Formats: sequence, C-alpha cells, structure tokens
Amino acid sequence: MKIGYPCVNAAMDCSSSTTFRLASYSDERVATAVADNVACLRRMLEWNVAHGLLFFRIGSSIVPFGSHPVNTFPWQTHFAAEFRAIGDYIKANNLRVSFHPDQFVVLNSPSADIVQRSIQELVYQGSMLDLMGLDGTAKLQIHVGGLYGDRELAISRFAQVYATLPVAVQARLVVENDDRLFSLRDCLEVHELTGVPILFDNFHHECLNHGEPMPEALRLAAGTWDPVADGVPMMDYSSQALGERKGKHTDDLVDDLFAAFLDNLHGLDFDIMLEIKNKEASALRAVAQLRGRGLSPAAPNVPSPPLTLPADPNAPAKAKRPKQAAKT
DNA sequence: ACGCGTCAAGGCTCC
DNA sequence: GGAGCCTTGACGCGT
Repeated sequence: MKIGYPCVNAAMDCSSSTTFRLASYSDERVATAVADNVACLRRMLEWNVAHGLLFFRIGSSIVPFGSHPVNTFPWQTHFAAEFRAIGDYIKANNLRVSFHPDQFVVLNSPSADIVQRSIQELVYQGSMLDLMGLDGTAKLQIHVGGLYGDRELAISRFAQVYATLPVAVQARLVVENDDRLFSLRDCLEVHELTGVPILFDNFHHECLNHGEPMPEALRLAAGTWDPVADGVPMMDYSSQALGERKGKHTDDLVDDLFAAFLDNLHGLDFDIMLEIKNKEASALRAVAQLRGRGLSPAAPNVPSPPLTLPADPNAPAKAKRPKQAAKT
C-alpha cells in the first residue's frame, strides 16, 4: 500500500508546472520550462522518498502545450536522458506515478475534433511514461466523459473510441467514477466492454452510487485490475469539506474518517492518492496512520506483495467479455 | 513588489 | 442561448 498526493508539494520552493502563455510560444521557452519542471519533479520525488510517500501524480503540464500543434520542439528526444533518469529513480526507489489528464480529455464527445485532441493529449502524457521506461502499472486516469442526454450511448461511444486508441495508451488508461454523471456501476459497464480497469474514488462514490456498501465497491473496483499488467489497484481518497457544496474536497485529512475508511479494505491492497488540498501534509499523516496499523508503506526496493482478492465469481475481470447480467 | 485579471482545451446546471 | 461553475496554479500586465 502506497500513499500519494497530486502534482504539487507546498513545502517546496519549486513547481513542476511552470508554463507560459500560448501567445508567447517559442521553442526556447519550451526547452527552459521542461528543464525546470523535470528538475523540480526530481526534487519532489526525492522529498517523497525521504518521507515514505511512494505514490505521486505528476502534473499534466511538465511540457507546456505538450499535445498542442503549436509545439514543434522535439522535447521527446531533447530530454530523453532526463526522462530516463527520472524513470530510473522511480524504479530504483519502488515509486509509483500516474497522470490525470484534466477535464478537456473527453473520449466520448460527439465532436470528432475533441476526441482527436483528447487522444493526442493521452499520447503526450503516456509518452512521458514511456520515455521514463515505466511499465503498464504507471497509469493515465480519466473520467468516462459527458452524458449528452443518453447514458448508454455515451458509454458505448467511449468503448468505440477506446478500441481505436494506440496500444501504448490502452495499456495505461484507467477510468475513474465521478461524482455526478458516471458511477462505479457505469464504470463497471465500461470495464465489461473494454477491459479498462476502474480507478475507484471513495468520495465520488459517496456522492453518486447505487447503494453499494463501501467494502463491496472497493472489491468490485479492485477486481478490474490485472495484478501483473496493471499492478496494485489505485484509488483516490477524499472526504466532504464541511459546510461546503456537496462534492467539495476537504482541505485537510480527517484522521477519523480515513481510519474508518481503512477498515473497509478488509485486506485489499490499494495505492491511495489523497485528493486533499494541503497535499503532502495530509499524506504524511496518512502514512503515520498506516504505520500505526502495521500497514507500513512498501519500503524502497521491496516490491509490493502480489494482490490477493477475496473470492469473486466475476474474476478474472480483465478479459473482455460480453455484457451480461453479472452485475447485481 | 504586489495585486489581480486571465489563461488551449469541455460539459453540466441554472436562468 | 448564455452565464456561471467546476478547480487551480501561474503568467504577466498594470500599478
């Protein structure tokens, strides 16, 4: 079990998302920004290793305009050694990383243009993981997309586009349940159509569900991950910010709620990304809780033990199979 | 030095 | 049909 936080370390005096305005694009600015961003990423990973945080979401904008046609700079070859070094560091320290392309990546959009741009963005982010030399356990996390007034059509369009994705992207893509449109149950349907693993978000599930108790939801999501090809299931963890709009993430880890959540795991292994505003501060407290339970995050250079699932009549889950009445 | 309007990209809800 | 919202950091202009 690894604990992580997204993109930004507030205790650090650098950022891995320096960028610039499209209007001031130049190859030189790309080169400068990427060099700065990769250097900061390295420092954040080192900080994480020193603090027992072995999971990290890399910000999407390491390469400014990485999938935009304006970007003609050959960053893949120019920074090949830097990306490789980051990947070597990740592997040597048993880290796990992921990307979460933002809301503009919509694979099931009715607009062919939007779909194409979305695929280009996935190719760009996936290619960074490729350059790092990381295997298919380093993931690209997206949502199903828009509803467009017809849930079943929207889901089938996702599946159709998924089938056309480059294999390198397919191997990394995971789909996350969201808090308003596509629930865990919808994601399970997407999984049945495509084989794509489900990245479970406990908070989104609390906002949008069909009565599945948390332990059952966790088991269902975990069952969609191939232990070898996909690795330990990833999940996002958060809780409701009190007094705020439903769905608003809390600013700070609520220790009691996190403890109660861990009780739901019943021995399942997950790598947990804390989507909490104060980032690494909460992640450190989560690690302390795990250590208190004897669930110490995996130590550097020691691979996680193989995932063992409770008995599941629907396993093996990764194989494509026809839609059937298995979901109850 | 600092404040603040603005920034590639989508889609949903509300009015 | 249009504005506001999601969510967020950082740019870069204006003062």
